[in-house]
Formats: sequence, structure tokens, C-alpha cells
Amino acid sequence: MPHGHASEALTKNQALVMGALSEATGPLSAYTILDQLRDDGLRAPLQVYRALDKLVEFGLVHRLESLNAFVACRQPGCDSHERTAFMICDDCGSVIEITDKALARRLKSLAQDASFALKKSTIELRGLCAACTPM
Amino acid sequence: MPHGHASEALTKNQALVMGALSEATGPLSAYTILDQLRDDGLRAPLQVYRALDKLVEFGLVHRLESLNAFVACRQPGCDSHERTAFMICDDCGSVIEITDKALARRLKSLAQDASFALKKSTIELRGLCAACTPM
DNA sequence: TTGCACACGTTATACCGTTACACAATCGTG
DNA sequence: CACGATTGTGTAACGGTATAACGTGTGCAA
Ligand SMILES: [Zn+2]
Ligand SMILES: [Zn+2]
Ligand SMILES: [Zn+2]
Ligand SMILES: [Zn+2]
Repeated sequence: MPHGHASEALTKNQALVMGALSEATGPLSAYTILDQLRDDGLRAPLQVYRALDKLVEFGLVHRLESLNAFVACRQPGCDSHERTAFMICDDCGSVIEITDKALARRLKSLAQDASFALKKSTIELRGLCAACTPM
Repeated sequence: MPHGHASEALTKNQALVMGALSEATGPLSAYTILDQLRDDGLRAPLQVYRALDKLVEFGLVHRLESLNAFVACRQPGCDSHERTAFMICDDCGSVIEITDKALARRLKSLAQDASFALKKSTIELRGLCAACTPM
């Protein structure tokens, strides 16, 4: 059972999906991945979704809720995948992944104030990346 | 053109959709809304989606990305709809809406550090609400 | 009057994700 | 080894989410 970012012992389908996401420069939808992997033998959405579920579980891939898409984790020390924040460029689609202690603390504190048992944070910031911002 | 939370001058379809969301205790999907409003003459998804787009634009409704659903804004002074955070109970589906200055500041600061021109924040916390948390 | 903006209605289609069922490989245990 | 349990796989069918591409009617301003 793989752990952390060492992509050891992935199954064939998991490795295929992981490969597609790793080579991509931005997020991919499940169906885009499927199209890219048809020549490798994948034929049905479920094959992709099953692999994605595992990859997310292993911490190798993030799901971007506001995009209905998936992106390979690029952050070497990204341990706490439950509190990662993303900046998504609405123009070029690039994704910046960040984990910020202060942000996590504040969210935890807000949850406590509301007696809310926090399990997972979805934080997705939309806007324009540095390259796409007009001067 | 309506502004703020005074629901003035909504069109017929907008008023119908707003009514459904206001009476609901939690988030509703577009298709659930459609089903509820069939007797009122709504027949196609697009009619609901068009109304929802406007209601979100007016600041009367929030879209919850992680749920693919919509919820009426319950916060009287909810001005900055672009930085509202939500706590969503995975058990009962209830939604707590919060706007926190410190949180907004931290996000703004993180964006600035990355030269990211922040337009909209999606912050959705998943977990268990107070009522659903076992002792 | 003419053009424009906007709400509306309908059909069809695209995109996202799951259920249900069947089969094969693997693994720990008696 | 044999057995059951678990996990991965493959396929078909389906259901849920969202938009495209039409066309209609109304109000208003140039
Ligand atoms: Zn990561
Ligand atoms: Zn960009
Ligand atoms: Zn609000
Ligand atoms: Zn609850």
C-alpha cells in the first residue's frame, strides 16, 4: 500500500492515469484522461475514476472541486492534503498549490467556534496568475 | 437591477427559484429545484440555470462547488460574496455561512505573495456540524 | 421605425460520475 | 494446499450536471 509521494506499487491503470496527470501542465478532467489513454487500453470512465480515487487517497493527486478536474500534486512535502489551497488561473488554467499554517489555523479556529468537526477543507482561489495579469 | 438582499424586481422565474431556495433548509441542486417547480411551469434545466446565474450575480444565492448545489444566502450583511466561507455538514447537509476578516486578509496576502490577482474565493469546509457530532 | 438588450421557451447535446454485474489476481490463514 | 476475503479489472447501462443553438416576445432609446 503506497504512502506519501513515492509512487511505488501503483497498479497498471493507476500508473497510466498518474502518468497522464504528471505530464500535463494543468488540471485534467476524468474524461480528458480517458481520451488520452484509449490507446493504452482504457475504455470506460469507471476505470479512470477508480484509479483517481486511489491516487487521491494516496495523496498523489488533488481533486479541484470548482473545476471538476484533477491535478498531480506538485508539492514535495505536501503532507496535509486535507488543507491544501489552490490558486487557479482563469486564463491559462495553471494551478499553484500552497499549504499555509496560518490559514489552516484560522480555519480550524473558525470551525471550533462553530462547534464544527472539520474533516476536509476545500480552498480554491480563482483569478489571474502573474503571467496572465495585465500590467 | 436588484442589489443587495432586498429581493426587488425579480423576474417570474427568478422569483420561483429564489422561493424554492428560501424555503429549503439546505442546499438544492438545480434539478431538484426544477422538479419542485414543474407545477409552476418550469420545464427545462436551462430555465433554472439562467435564474440561478442571475440570483448568484445579485448576491442572493451562493453556489457550493463541492456539492454542485445552491443555497440561499442567510447572512443579512453578507456583502462580500466573493469571500464567504461555508461549513457543510456531511451528515445532515446543513450549511453554516461565515465571513471572516482575518481569513480574507490571509488569503489576500497569500495571493499577493504569489502575484496572483484574486477574484473569487471558494472556501468550503466539510465535516460534522454540532448537532451531528457524537459526544 | 429600427436596433438593441434582455427575459423567456424548447430541443438537443455534451460533460461528469455511479450502479450493477461478472471475472481474475492476490493474499493471509487454517 | 485449499479456502475465503480482499482488491483490481472490464463492460454496459444509467443518472446527474450543465450548456449550445435555436427562435420568440417585450421594452426602450436612438
Ligand atoms: Zn499536494
Ligand atoms: Zn495564467
Ligand atoms: Zn451570503
Ligand atoms: Zn449535521
